[in-house]
Amino acid sequence: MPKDELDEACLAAWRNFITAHANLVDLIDRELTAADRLPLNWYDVLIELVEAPENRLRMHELAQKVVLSRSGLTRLVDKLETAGLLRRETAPDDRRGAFAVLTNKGKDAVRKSWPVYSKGIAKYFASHLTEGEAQIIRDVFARILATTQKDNS
Amino acid sequence: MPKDELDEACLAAWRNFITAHANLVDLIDRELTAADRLPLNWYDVLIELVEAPENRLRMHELAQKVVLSRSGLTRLVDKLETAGLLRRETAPDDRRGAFAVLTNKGKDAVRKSWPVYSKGIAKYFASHLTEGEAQIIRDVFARILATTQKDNS
DNA sequence: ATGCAATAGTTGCTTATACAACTATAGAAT
DNA sequence: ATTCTATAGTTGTATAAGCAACTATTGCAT
Repeated sequence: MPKDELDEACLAAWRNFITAHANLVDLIDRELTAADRLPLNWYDVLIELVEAPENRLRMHELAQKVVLSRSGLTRLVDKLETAGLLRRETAPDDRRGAFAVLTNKGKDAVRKSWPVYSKGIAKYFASHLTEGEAQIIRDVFARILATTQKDNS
Repeated sequence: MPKDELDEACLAAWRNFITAHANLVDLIDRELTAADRLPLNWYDVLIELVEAPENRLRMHELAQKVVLSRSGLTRLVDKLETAGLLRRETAPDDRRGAFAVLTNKGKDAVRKSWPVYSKGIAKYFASHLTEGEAQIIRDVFARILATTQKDNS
């Protein structure tokens, strides 16, 4: 049963969360661009492939993971494929389907982008957190994700 | 001196934060649209005016508050003005400048949207927080904002 | 006073992303 | 087996937002 009244702390938490997010993403994406590295949304796609078994995911799984519409992902994957960072492979067991598969070039681009990215996260985000606060934020947003994630059962 | 290494908790916190944000905004914006209320970005602009002295802000202040480029804000304010939710007024003491001023219709639209919006925040966000966690999130993101906000001194 | 650099806001253009419609395939119901 | 519905991915089209360039004004420096 969701409570329906918001107290001061929750509302302020929400508003700071939203605004901080916008600032953080903007700032870090600029640093990546300035350093001639992958834009944040490209990185997000590729890191999912890095972590996926065999470095491959079906298009719809990938779309869900990076919170993009199917059409949005199609276009983004088009660009990544043109850039040689991944390739599409048809699914052997489902002739509708396609896999996005990480290439070595893609792996390399992720590796090169990570130092810039991690520095940004550290400087603008992590440096403001104690160990305990980091755990709380991790856990809170994990709970939220469990609720808001499109069901995958 | 920002530390440069990210521990597991910080990185997981970051990633959950980013993904949860995308899901939350998407979900709540849909509920607002479904209920025939203000889209989230319209609401964000208007709520700043609600809270501003005399319900008015200069365009560049407003742009900064809602984390939008100046041109982005110009376009958004165009739409809000066309919809009658705010009006532009020229600044008497700076002939380059313009104020965005909330109208009664705008005030009303905010009032009507708030129940839907707050219900969304409560259901998808606040219900997952204890009182203490809400305070921590509020404070952490306030610290981050203080760093990342474009300087306004 | 004059000129120069900075600021405010808008506009042209490009890019990112969503929705709806479409094709192809899969899987379930009979 | 046939048909019906759901799913996978792509494409046409519309909207949102950023950057760079532009105009108008301000205010500082000399």
